[in-house]
Amino acid sequence: MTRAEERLAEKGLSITQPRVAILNYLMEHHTHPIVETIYNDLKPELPGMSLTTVYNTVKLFNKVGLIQMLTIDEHQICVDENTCPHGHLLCEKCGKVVDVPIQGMSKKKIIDGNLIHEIHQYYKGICKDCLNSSK
Amino acid sequence: MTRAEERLAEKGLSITQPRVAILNYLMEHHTHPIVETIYNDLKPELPGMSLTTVYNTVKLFNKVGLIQMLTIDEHQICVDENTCPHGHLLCEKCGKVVDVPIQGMSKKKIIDGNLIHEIHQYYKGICKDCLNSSK
DNA sequence: AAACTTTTTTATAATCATTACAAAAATTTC
DNA sequence: GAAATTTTTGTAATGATTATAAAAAAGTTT
Repeated sequence: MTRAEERLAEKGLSITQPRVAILNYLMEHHTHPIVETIYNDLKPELPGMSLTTVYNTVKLFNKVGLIQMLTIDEHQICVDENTCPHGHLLCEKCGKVVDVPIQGMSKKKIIDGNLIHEIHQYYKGICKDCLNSSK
Repeated sequence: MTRAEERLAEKGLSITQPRVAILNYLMEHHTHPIVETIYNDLKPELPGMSLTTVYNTVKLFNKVGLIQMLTIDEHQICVDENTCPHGHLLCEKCGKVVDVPIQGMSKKKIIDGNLIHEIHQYYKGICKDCLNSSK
């Protein structure tokens, strides 16, 4: 059993080709891909897989907590396999989403009377790489 | 000159009927409306105004810093006239976006080598009102 | 303030990410 | 391994947002 298969099993999900391929892809690519990128990149490996399946699978993985869906980019949803608390920066220059160490975010379950399930810390700005390359 | 007109002038924007109406609406409704809600609610007052104008105006206001556009809801953009730092919670039950006091977010301009322009702190969970009403 | 220039708005059509749906395929159960 | 269930596919639909060009409004000049 591969690591991806183990992780699917842990969540009580049945192990299918698309699920294993998508989870493997996400475990290997920490680039916060959009659904279409996952679909295109997996095409050579799984030519028969449909875009709908990637959407469904990503949603399923999100629901069971295998991944996070990021709404940092108003135009499309990005997928992040790293579910440990960390922030994200959307670079206004290159458009990439990069990880940022989380800044003093509380782990409270109740804030101001509201029950908290999920936390997202988003930044917009210029990423390290773009700053350096423009010097 | 009304307060809304003053604020437009401060940003160097010309004062037009739609801009005044939209800004006034946002100053009076801290409900994080989506564009279509703004459009529908202003229809009686400005029957001729088009949806496109609301989209354009909101984008313009966002660019000059009069408002914030929130991407907390993956399905649509919410508009927030309060540009002071605060977080937002999307209630999984009633779907409303409510203000949440910001949790120890740094005001750093540089984080981990990246230049920060904008900060968004989003939560998903159950809002105070829904928690209380289900008791 | 009429004439001209620039900016803003309108109305419509286009785009494009995401979802709905029903049939086909794969997987699980018995 | 056949029946039941779940998953996937393929296509079409949805719906938020944007593009575009013409019309209207606002700002400028004389």
